[in-house]
Amino acid sequence: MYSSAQTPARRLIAHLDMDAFYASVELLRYPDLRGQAVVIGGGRDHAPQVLADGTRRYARLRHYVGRGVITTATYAARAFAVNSGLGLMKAAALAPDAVLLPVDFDEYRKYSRLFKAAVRRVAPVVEDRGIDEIYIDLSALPGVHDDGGLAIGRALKEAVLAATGLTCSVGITPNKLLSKMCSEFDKPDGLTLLTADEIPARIWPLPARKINGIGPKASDRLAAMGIATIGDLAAASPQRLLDDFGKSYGAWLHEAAHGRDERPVVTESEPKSISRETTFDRDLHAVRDKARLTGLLDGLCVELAGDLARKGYAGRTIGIKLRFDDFRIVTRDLTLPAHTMDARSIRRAAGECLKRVDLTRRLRLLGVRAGALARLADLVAPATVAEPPVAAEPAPPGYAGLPLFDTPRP
DNA sequence: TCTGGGGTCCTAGGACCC
DNA sequence: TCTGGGGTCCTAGGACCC
Repeated sequence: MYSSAQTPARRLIAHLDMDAFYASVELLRYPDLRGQAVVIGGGRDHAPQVLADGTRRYARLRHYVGRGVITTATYAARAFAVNSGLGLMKAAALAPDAVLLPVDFDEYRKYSRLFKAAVRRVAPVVEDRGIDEIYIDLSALPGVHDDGGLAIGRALKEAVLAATGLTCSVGITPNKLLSKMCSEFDKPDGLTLLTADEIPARIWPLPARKINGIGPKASDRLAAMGIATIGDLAAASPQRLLDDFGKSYGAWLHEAAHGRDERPVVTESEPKSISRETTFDRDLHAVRDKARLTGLLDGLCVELAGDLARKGYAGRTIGIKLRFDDFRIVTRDLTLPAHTMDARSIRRAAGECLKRVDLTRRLRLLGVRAGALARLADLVAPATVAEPPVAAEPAPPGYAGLPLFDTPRP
């Protein structure tokens, strides 16, 4: 971030978004699939089979059974209205012949590191926004203001392509909010520049939902007020927005509609929570499936402890998350006297949390979370870190049997 | 054939302290 | 004792994002 003395009068912020990232990485591995409808998602049981003659046989969407959703679809697949978030079973009805590949996060993380490193060599002030997108503050780069960022934008795209073989889409505007919208304008392989005076012509006609931060709920409420486009929102009375959406969100809606956003590009941040969750193959009941649920919870706690250890954090607030068969979500958490990264301590706390939940309904998902994180290195008394490195084993004897999922409480 | 997994931030009430 | 105000921590839920 800048000190005020260095803050350039004008900002130029880029948003860079990888095109159909997971799917594009898969196409690097399986170039024979290029141009075909391919979707990524589901479990691990549908990896391509290599036949005796060396050819590959891919799983087809029509054979999928389960509760997975599409993580990413190639542009060819999107032609069938098959998109991220869609259940794979539903997708199969739309595009039965589409190829189905399992997610491989290790591979995507590898390409994520590659493209981010390539970007940093061109422009070092980068904010991570997940595995496949970043913001970049171009303001201080030599000559960037001469052409509104066009040359740098091209250089970024070339650097990413050279480093990964993948295309991306870039928006360059005075702030993050506008850049995020603009990177979508010309996807895939796009480059869009926009200045503040173009907001009425190019931003206001868009649906309000296109603003990053206006989701399905807010968008529905706006629609009910007769506000469909960003222009409608910009024209809405600020007082009305304050009345309907509260001080903070209401004021933000007004600012966002006018394309105003002063948020800095933040290059460093610490995680606030680390969690693990899993959706079951079928809904489970606290009593009838007690053993299975207990085993799953044990496993999640061990995985979470492993994540904490690997990343070098300990948590002081341990929480659970349940999703019932009706999709209702319940969370409970418990703040401990000291930070922990120990699977058994996490498991014990999770067990305490579970006792406070009505477990009459069947469960669909179970999760465990560690919050109030501290870096291991920053913990004053190492003794507060319960057990040193966590056993990577599922459950030591006498541990898996902790009483859990007892009788449902009315 | 309904709807994954990993996050962030905000709100709001109650406890507790000064 | 009463009233009251501010601040922080804890907990639960919800919206939103990738």
